[in-house]
Amino acid sequence: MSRSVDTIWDVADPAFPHPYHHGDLRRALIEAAEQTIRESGPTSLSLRDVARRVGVSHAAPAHHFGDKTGLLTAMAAEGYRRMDARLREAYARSGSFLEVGVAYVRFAIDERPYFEVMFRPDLYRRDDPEVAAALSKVDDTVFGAIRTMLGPGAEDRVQPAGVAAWSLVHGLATLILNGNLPAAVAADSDALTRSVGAAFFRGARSGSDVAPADRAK
Amino acid sequence: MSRSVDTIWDVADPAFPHPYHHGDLRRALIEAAEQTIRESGPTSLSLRDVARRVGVSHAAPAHHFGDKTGLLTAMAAEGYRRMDARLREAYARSGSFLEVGVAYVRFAIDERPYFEVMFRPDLYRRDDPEVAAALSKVDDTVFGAIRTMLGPGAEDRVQPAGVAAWSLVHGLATLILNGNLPAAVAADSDALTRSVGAAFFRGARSGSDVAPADRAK
DNA sequence: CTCGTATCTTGACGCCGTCAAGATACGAGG
DNA sequence: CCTCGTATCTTGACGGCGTCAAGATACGAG
Repeated sequence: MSRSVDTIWDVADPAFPHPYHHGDLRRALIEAAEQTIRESGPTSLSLRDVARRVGVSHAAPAHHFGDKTGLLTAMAAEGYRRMDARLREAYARSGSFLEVGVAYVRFAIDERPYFEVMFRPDLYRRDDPEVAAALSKVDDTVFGAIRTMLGPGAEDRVQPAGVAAWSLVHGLATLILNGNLPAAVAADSDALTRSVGAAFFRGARSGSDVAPADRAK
Repeated sequence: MSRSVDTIWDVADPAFPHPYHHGDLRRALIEAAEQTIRESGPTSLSLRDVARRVGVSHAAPAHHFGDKTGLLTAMAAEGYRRMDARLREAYARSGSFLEVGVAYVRFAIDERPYFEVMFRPDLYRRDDPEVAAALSKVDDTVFGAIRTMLGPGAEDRVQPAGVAAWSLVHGLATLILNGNLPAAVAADSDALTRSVGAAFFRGARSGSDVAPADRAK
């Protein structure tokens, strides 16, 4: 939230010993973890390595996060907040539910470290209040968009449609991240999501996707 | 494939010391790993724990699999073989591509340990020949079914339809496994897959899903 | 029966997460 | 300005982990 102090201590430099108090160690640790995960996945994440990158002792992270799970829980919460911001922005910009799906896949790719943690529940505490709060905001965003798309009097179709749409974009995102799709296909992920999504929406409801033009409806 | 020797040495019993040669240690290790992963996920899998369960020394697995990655690579290959058998059976039984999707989700749930390893490429060696062979057989099965469903003269739609269908069922499977869906919704996974899939197929092609009746076409 | 070899064990190494105890520095209250 | 409580970080230790090297054991071809 606040400005980062990392402009001063962004890299561990043995020649310039750090002050005893880092300044914003908590944030620095999360950013270092993000970087590490981006390089080699969340499985091989090591608290000692993260501490080393930031230039603090191996036990420093424990004070802020309790344990490894705590660090990843903080990352998951931050990830859900970022995802919500992305989806909200996409919907506000386009008024199209399909574009929310495109933003979902984009988020998975751009913010891969967060996405990978968020959907690996064995890595963090899902009942953490910060996680739960951020998660429910995402829920509000998505289901709000679905309700608007389906229009009034279709409340019974909201949940099935939500599950189906979520499955589609989530599956696409994970298949892309896992390298299961041919490189040529996965390259243009936005176009891929739109084509896959458009085919789906044709079936999910009768009528075309909500275009910016008919938002006023 | 062959009968298991585990009927003799299925549990590590300190009172009955094992013979120096286990008999079919390789298979026993994989089965123990499957059990461990079913209990607590693939991340926390430990070679030493697996060895302990089978009743051999901590370094015994290395001889058969090289390292931890080797064990998981063997599991991934076995997983793809089992998946192919399941999908093939479902298609042969029903003649419906939708039912292949249902079988996909069922496999993810029933054979969860294998599924989780298969789609976590950082855990194993995807270029392993056994893995590649099993994977391409799954490809043949799925795309064969898609081609039949779409009928002749629709070759250009095969790949997009395949990506979309795969995304849908894969996303649904992972969301169920990760506990992202309300328990009530996820409970009847077969019905859920059929409802989600039916909505999708309505859009993916004009016409109804391929029923057993028109297989002869 | 012998011996090469596949199989498994033993012991060691460094890295890991975690805990307990100590060192350091910030900042509120005098 | 000084003091001191407390938040922050360090140091050291412990057991568990994956992996490697060297040794023990048993199968089976000849």
